[in-house]
Amino acid sequence: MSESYKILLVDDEKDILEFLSYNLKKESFIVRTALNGELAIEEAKKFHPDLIILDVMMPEMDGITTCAEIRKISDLESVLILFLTARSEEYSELAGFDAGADDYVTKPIKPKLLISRIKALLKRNNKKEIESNIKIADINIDKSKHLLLYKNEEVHLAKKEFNLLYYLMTIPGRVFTRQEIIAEIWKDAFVGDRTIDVHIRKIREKIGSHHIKTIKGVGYKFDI
Amino acid sequence: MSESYKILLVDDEKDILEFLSYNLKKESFIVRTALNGELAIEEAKKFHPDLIILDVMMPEMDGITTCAEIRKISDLESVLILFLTARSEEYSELAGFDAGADDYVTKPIKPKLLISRIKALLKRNNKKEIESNIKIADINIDKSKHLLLYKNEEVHLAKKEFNLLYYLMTIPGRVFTRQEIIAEIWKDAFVGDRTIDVHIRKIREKIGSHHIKTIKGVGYKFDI
DNA sequence: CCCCTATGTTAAGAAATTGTTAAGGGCTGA
DNA sequence: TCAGCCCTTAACAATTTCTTAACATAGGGG
Repeated sequence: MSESYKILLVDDEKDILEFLSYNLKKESFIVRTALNGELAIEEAKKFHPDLIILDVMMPEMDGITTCAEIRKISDLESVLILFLTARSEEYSELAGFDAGADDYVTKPIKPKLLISRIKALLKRNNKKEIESNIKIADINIDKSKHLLLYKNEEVHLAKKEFNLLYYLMTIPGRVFTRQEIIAEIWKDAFVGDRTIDVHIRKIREKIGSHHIKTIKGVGYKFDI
Repeated sequence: MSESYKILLVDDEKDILEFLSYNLKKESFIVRTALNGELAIEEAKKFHPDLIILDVMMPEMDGITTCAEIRKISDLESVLILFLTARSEEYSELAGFDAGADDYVTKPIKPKLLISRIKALLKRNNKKEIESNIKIADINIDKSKHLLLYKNEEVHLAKKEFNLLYYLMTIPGRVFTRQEIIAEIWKDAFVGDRTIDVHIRKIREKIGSHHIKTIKGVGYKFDI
């Protein structure tokens, strides 16, 4: 693991922050800390961490709420999130996965164990990114670089357009309903479904209209 | 969305196998079991599970060795693997992640927690779709792609036509009354039942009229 | 064979859905 | 601050789909 990954630690207890921070830095991670959920969100926006470690039990905004908020932020929707919680809180874990957690470690924390879990998470995520390139016919898409090649020429797509095209291409031929598309691209934001049409229009303008087919009354699909 | 994921359970204790098997089947997973590592590998080759749950502590071949062996098999290199281990075995967990485990749950096992973890794993990994395809004679229908192949040629059906044909094909040979058809396709909308005839006409225009038979005074049926 | 009813067929207009364009607000970087 | 891009929405156009009505045809029972 030669790259230095960035980790944001969030806990309301300074002692724990220092203890974990020390142990993580020893493993050559780049660490920043936050004392509550709101500060964590602000910090995350600037810091762009690879992983956020969240204590579930915090005053004001708890870890689960914080996690859900983070998932709504467009740059942070795919950041890794790991929860810390007391052993007894089974309920929290269930809710945590729903809120979009990637892993979960119980207190009291054993540093070796935590670091093992962190490395496993980062490793798993790396693999995902490598696999997140899609190449179909004359379209070549590299998600990690946010790059689209059409007939071997670089074409610029705005973020929403890019995510939408990428989503359709994850399963070529399958029809995605507007509901599914909004759930995936806009998460739980409220947006009129005609907005999708406009984005589709713009994508077609850039890569031609033969790939993206409209199934009237159903949705859109990517076809070869 | 009736997911039927396949899970292979591996443990040397029959009690645990039965206990977990019961709980997983209740969640509508398809479960098979194996009593040791060697049997697990054999079973995995045939069964092609989506997830393997491995006990770390087993006589002869332990979970970690089994996991490493499984990862070497070409069809199984990307199967999900989850370890079960006693709380004290921190060492095992570290070695487990190295051997290619995807997650880790400590004994004693809480079924709700385990299932939550399993679902999180499958969700994270999930890109393949459960397809509801029907293939009869020269008709080939793929609902998730909203695609109809007639004699291996793509034929376009409008939404109502598609749903109607799909409905008739769910039980070939059975007669569906107009009432049933309206209830299924139009839900609670008010529509004259002559409308069905027109849609049937259009379907016959596209796939020929020999498949869809009229039972005078009763309804329509799809026949081979 | 005739009558009656159910279904086949066609075309037209209504309804629904999507395509297209442009305007305006928000955000970002020079 | 301002220019420029991104996103969303609204308005109108274009297209497809759906429904209905009207007439044609078939088929069973008397």
